Amino acid sequence: MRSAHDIQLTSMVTIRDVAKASGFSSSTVSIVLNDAPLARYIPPVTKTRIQQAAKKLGYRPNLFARSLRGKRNREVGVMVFDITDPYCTPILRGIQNALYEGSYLPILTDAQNERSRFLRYLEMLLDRRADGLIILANWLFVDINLLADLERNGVPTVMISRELKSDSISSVIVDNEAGGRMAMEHLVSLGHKKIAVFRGPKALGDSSPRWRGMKKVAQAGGVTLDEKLMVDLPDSRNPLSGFESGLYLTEELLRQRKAFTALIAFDDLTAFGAIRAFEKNGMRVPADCSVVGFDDVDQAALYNPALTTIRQPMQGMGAAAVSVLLEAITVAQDNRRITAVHQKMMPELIVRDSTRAVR
Amino acid sequence: MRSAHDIQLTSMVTIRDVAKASGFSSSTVSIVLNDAPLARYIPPVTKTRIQQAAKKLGYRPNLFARSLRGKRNREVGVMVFDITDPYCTPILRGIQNALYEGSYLPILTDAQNERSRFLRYLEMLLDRRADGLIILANWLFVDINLLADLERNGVPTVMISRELKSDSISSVIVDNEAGGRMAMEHLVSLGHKKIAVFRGPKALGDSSPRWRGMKKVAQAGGVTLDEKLMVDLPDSRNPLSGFESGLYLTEELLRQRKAFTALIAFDDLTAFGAIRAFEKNGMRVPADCSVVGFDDVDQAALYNPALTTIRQPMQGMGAAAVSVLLEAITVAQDNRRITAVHQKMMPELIVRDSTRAVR
DNA sequence: AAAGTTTTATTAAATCCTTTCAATAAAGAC
DNA sequence: GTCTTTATTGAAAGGATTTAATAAAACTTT
Repeated sequence: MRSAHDIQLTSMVTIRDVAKASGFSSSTVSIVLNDAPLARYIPPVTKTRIQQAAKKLGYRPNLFARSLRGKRNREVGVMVFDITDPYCTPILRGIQNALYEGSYLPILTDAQNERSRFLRYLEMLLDRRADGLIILANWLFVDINLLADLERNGVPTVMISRELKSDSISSVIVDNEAGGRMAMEHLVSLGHKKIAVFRGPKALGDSSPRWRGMKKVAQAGGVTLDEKLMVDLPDSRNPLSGFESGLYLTEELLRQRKAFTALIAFDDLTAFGAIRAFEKNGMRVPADCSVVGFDDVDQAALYNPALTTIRQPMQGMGAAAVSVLLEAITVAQDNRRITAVHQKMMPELIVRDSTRAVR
Repeated sequence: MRSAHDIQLTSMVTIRDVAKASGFSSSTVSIVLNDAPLARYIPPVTKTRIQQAAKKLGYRPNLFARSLRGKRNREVGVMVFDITDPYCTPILRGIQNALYEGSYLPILTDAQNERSRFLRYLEMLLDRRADGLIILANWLFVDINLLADLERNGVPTVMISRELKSDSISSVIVDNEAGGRMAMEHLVSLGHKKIAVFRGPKALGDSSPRWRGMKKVAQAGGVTLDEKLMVDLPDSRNPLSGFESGLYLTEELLRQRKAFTALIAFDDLTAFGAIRAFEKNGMRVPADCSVVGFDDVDQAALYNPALTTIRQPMQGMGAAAVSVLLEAITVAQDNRRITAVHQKMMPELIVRDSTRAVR
């Protein structure tokens, strides 16, 4: 009680208290403490006296008052469609970390793949005058109307992991085509000729460029891809369904008795599902079939066997999104026109234990 | 440009605009729109007229101004020690979800296991007058000074996953002893007699109750635990190190050539490491050794083999923390004294494919 | 029916705390 | 004795909530 009360008091220290304690007006205090332009006229003696008073009283400016007056908030809305998706975590880490450097704080919202939640959160964030928005559009969510809603509000916005051509909303994505190439190159270089591919859901923007990359490499390497071994994942908005799909589709493939020595899964979860299917059917990975994933989620390295995969630089993507956003925020603050930036980052092949040379 | 400008304007709608449009004073508007006590004297006609005006203009109250005047913010600080820890994700989901119901927004901070970051974030959150704090003390972080820092600030606070006896900070934890019992009971019921145990790090509060639970059950079941098969995990603040430790310690154990048919790992990550070690040494799980984890992180069900484990009700814990917190917040708002609540939740045995009856 | 009370309906003004513009005053330069 | 430069501050936002006050209407009371 005592201590809580004390804090109540100390935390109530206002700029006027500092003014009184230092013997200057609150204007001067504000100018000094913020190092405003006018501070150049204020002699060092005054400055130190004010600073000391502020320190002694434990003065902490009231951010509501500040934000009310000025226009900035130092909060950024981070909107995730599904926090359960392991793909999110490293990106969040990257965002967090980069925001920390800029003394920004993230407000995290998890739409749980529900459009209505997303909109509600968007509303709440706009009410709070978040300085900017980062949207992590993992897995499906290609609702064009949402984009319009976002463009309308005029708040600096960056979208991660969804290709955009908007000129008001920026984007950061991985180079999917390059990723597709890498996966196929790896298998071809190991001598695989009969390769199965789980392509992504048609509705998902990532799917076709990855597939394009694979096709090109296969062609160049003289490998013909058997259409019977190419499968499209169903559309679904549950990220863990990747596992289920991988499991199911692999068993389907095995049932067809069409021989293949390697499989490129759309993402790591799908790859896990595929591996599970092989094990269930008495086959071993990589002995009987090589498997390549995509993303390199944290589990990939821990999986049994450790998964060969195409790494998305997730932390880097988070950080990149933040730097694009902060730039846009300063531009917006100056009332200059913001021009969207679209950044494409390079993936990387990570070779682990789920692939090996064909016998 | 046009549309952004439009929004700029619409978002600038102030309570005075509504007052003017409706023909009443801003006081009345405020009273009506907030359904304040005085609203009881205001006739329905007036109310609807004001509400309609507000709606037509698209009035959204400025939350800075509101928070400046009133004292509440509707933001809660969620402090995680390591967002990379898969244990966090479901808890975050639970927190998110429960906050959403109460129209609160979480500010997420990730201390990355660094004390200095934690303190910096704490400062930032207090500056922002967060209404409350939820701290997710996963893995190690038993720094008693931090606790003092937290108690001092007088903001309602709930800690998840760290046992506390504080009477100002509430806590939500899993019943570790029950969990330990469940794990051991399961193995004993499968006929295992030679059981290895990876106990948690000594410094971690979870470790000893789990161990206590196991011991009790072993004794009651007539199983003698060989001290040579009991291992303490090293202290470390890297969550993924659980995997490394599990891998390393299992190999050590195998090298000793002390026979055992089952292993209880401290947590799921450790269990994954153990399974990897077995595979590396040509043993299969569960054929050659059963493995039980703890936590039931999302990956556990996807692992190869799917992991038998003790589930912590993580979403539930997150939700429980929120409800304790919101209660504390209202109490604090009324200037009543907050009394800490300490909640212990029941874990659950989840049987999957990593355990089987001893031959 | 007049006077006094209570209830209903509305609002002016104070407050929350900062930041910043415009103004003032003193000192220094020309 | 004017013109700058330096040093400081009063006052005006910024947008909401709430208290105290006012005014009108609705009841009581005698």
